[in-house]
Amino acid sequence: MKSKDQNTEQAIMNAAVEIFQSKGMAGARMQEIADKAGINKALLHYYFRNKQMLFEAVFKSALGQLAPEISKIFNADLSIEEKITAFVSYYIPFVNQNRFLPVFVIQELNNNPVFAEQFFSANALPKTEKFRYQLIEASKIGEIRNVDPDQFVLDLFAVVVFPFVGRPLMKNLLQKDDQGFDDLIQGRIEHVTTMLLNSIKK
Amino acid sequence: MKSKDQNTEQAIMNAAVEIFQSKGMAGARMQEIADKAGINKALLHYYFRNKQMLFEAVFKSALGQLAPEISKIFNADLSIEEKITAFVSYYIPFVNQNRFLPVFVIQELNNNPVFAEQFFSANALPKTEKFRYQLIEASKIGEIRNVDPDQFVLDLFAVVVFPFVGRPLMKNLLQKDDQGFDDLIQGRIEHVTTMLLNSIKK
DNA sequence: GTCTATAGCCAGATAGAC
DNA sequence: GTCTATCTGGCTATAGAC
Repeated sequence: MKSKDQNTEQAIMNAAVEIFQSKGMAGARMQEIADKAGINKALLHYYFRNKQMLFEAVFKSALGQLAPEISKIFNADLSIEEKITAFVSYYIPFVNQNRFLPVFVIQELNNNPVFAEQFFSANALPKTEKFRYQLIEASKIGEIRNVDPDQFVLDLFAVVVFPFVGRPLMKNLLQKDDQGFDDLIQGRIEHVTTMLLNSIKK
Repeated sequence: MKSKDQNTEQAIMNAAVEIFQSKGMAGARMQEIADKAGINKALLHYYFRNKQMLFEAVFKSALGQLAPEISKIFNADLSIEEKITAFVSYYIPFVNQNRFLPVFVIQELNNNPVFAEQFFSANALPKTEKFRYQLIEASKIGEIRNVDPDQFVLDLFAVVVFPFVGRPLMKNLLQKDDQGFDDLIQGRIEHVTTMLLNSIKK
């Protein structure tokens, strides 16, 4: 009774994720996605109508993977230190397993400002106010250094995400080979946790 | 006696920078560049032969703007603290004036790994060893906390560059409008300097 | 649901006049 | 050096058979 084959649809999505995430919307080719999925172009259009819709499905699924855990961590009933630790230890390995994901998201948001605007008015990102509120309260009572919570959240995402986004550049700047850079990533959870906690410690 | 008109060449470069940096190599259109430069497609090819070569000229000029000052700062005869301060105060305003530059560089390096490889074997990035060596020495004599210099350089670039690269995402996550995010950028030099110095202070 | 074949368009590149 | 006109290939998308 089903009008779409679940396996085919899944194969298409997997292929599309791979191609779109490594080449971007503009650089991706429907033919290449079809090849990777083991089908032909016509079937691709049968399932997703056109390139834009396939792209949006991939993009939405990409952000859908990133968002829920952010939300869970920042809104949990945890201390500041616990949240920082949880965020860093969860996200660094996750992004390490999905290396193209953050570049893809960032690239498309920057290249298609109109799409970005529409997307965010339809799909809200997780809220981080609770965590930022905790930071304000803690600095009020002198538990941590006086710090702008918005700046600190920026720092948090920066030190976690940037090494993956800027990998080709930083690999070269630090004169590492792939193995050497992977080693650096391995040590990053501990380094980043320590450095973030130190930066707000009194 | 000249075979190329300097003004035309400059007009093309300016237009190409703008289009390539905002849409990327794959998304850019030669027609759009020609229009913006006030000429036609044929002349574009007369000056730069093909799209790839025009792109490479733009890319090289982009990295050429970023590299020299990094080199100057990190190899200067300055203390660790002075280098951090100089780097942050120079680069945040610079990138703020050239917002598309880092996304463009990062995006193209990630989307074209082969090109990236070739590019870096022909054009070396600035060296940061002197700075990293200073960090090692300073932690040996107990002047600063024990810190992996590679990790610290990663942090340095992360906190400086990421807010521009991840702007559309972070703007949304922090629930800012454009003005609010610009204000955050304004306060960033001071915040980042303090936070980096704190993170290595004993 | 899946395929082959092809329409139709658009973009990069060139020919050739001025 | 700059233009108009055009070729050529490639890519999205659809028509239509099975």
